[in-house]
Amino acid sequence: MGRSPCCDESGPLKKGPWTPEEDEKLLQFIQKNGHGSWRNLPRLAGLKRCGKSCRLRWTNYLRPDIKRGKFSQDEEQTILHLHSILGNKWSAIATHLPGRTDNEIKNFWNTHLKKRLIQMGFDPMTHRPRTDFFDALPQLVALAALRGQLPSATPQLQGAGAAAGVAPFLQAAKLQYLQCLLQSAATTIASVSAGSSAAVSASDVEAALGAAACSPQGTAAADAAASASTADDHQQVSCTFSGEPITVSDDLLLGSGCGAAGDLENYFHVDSLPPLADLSDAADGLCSATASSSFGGGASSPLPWPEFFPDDDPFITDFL
DNA sequence: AATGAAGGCAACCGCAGAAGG
DNA sequence: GCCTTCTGCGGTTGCCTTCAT
Repeated sequence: MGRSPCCDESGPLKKGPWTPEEDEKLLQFIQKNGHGSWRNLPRLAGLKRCGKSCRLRWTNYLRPDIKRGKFSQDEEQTILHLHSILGNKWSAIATHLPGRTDNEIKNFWNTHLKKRLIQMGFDPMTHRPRTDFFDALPQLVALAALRGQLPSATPQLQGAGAAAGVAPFLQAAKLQYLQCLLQSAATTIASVSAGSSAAVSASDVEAALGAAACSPQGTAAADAAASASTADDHQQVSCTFSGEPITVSDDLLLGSGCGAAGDLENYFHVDSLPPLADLSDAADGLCSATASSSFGGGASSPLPWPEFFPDDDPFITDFL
């Protein structure tokens, strides 16, 4: 099955970084003539590059509508959300982010978002809690215990908080949080193995994406489509803090476009932790937390992680 | 100040599918 | 229907910059 290489033209072709002169040539040629056939373009434009290289340079760098610079929070959320639905379909994701290229999004994902999800214990491909989370559990627990015992471990607690004896509260909260994650992971595994994931048709996803692309959050319509498969699964996420259950209904989980994550985040935020009735039990650490959530039904279910784990959330950063 | 490690990004490579003869 | 060519996509690599020691 021979397919001739695209760059078999006579003479040595240049590789590597583009010079400003080459950029100028390419830009001027395309502005004047359009790109037409990429294969012939280098010759016509007087460039010693292969057509593929020219196309890449144009689409990823020279195109006038390219938006450069840091990704905004909205863009970040959109990427995470679309990735949870589409996977590594960078070009498809890019179509919903005007001015961003697939390459740029891919790089951003690989260098930032993917790492962040992994750090948080989530599988970047499925956006679910990682099943190998259990492997890391002993280390996490040991770390949490160690940090709880070190007076200097959490600088932000050394002010008013530490003096007031808040550390044990946090310690207990962290362990309970860990427990909730474990529970949800276990439930997820169970629901997957039970074959509960329902298929969301491609057309549903596309329809949802079409609508989602226009909203700044970019989530509501896609949430609706993705969660449609789980509409019948009335779930509750509940965590017990020293015997007092906190329940989040599916109205919160599915209804707002913000979803469970954001609401849970509120529950677990340091400032809004529910009262811990018995702190002496904190050392035992063993919350009677019960959590159940399928985190959406199918593999295509979106999860708004950024709202769940904001970068600057002191609880999360401290926990990690 | 020097050096090595890590991060970030641009560019390349190879494959798959569409288009055309 | 088959073959070739071209384009687009996703994965990967390699270089440059920044950070840590």
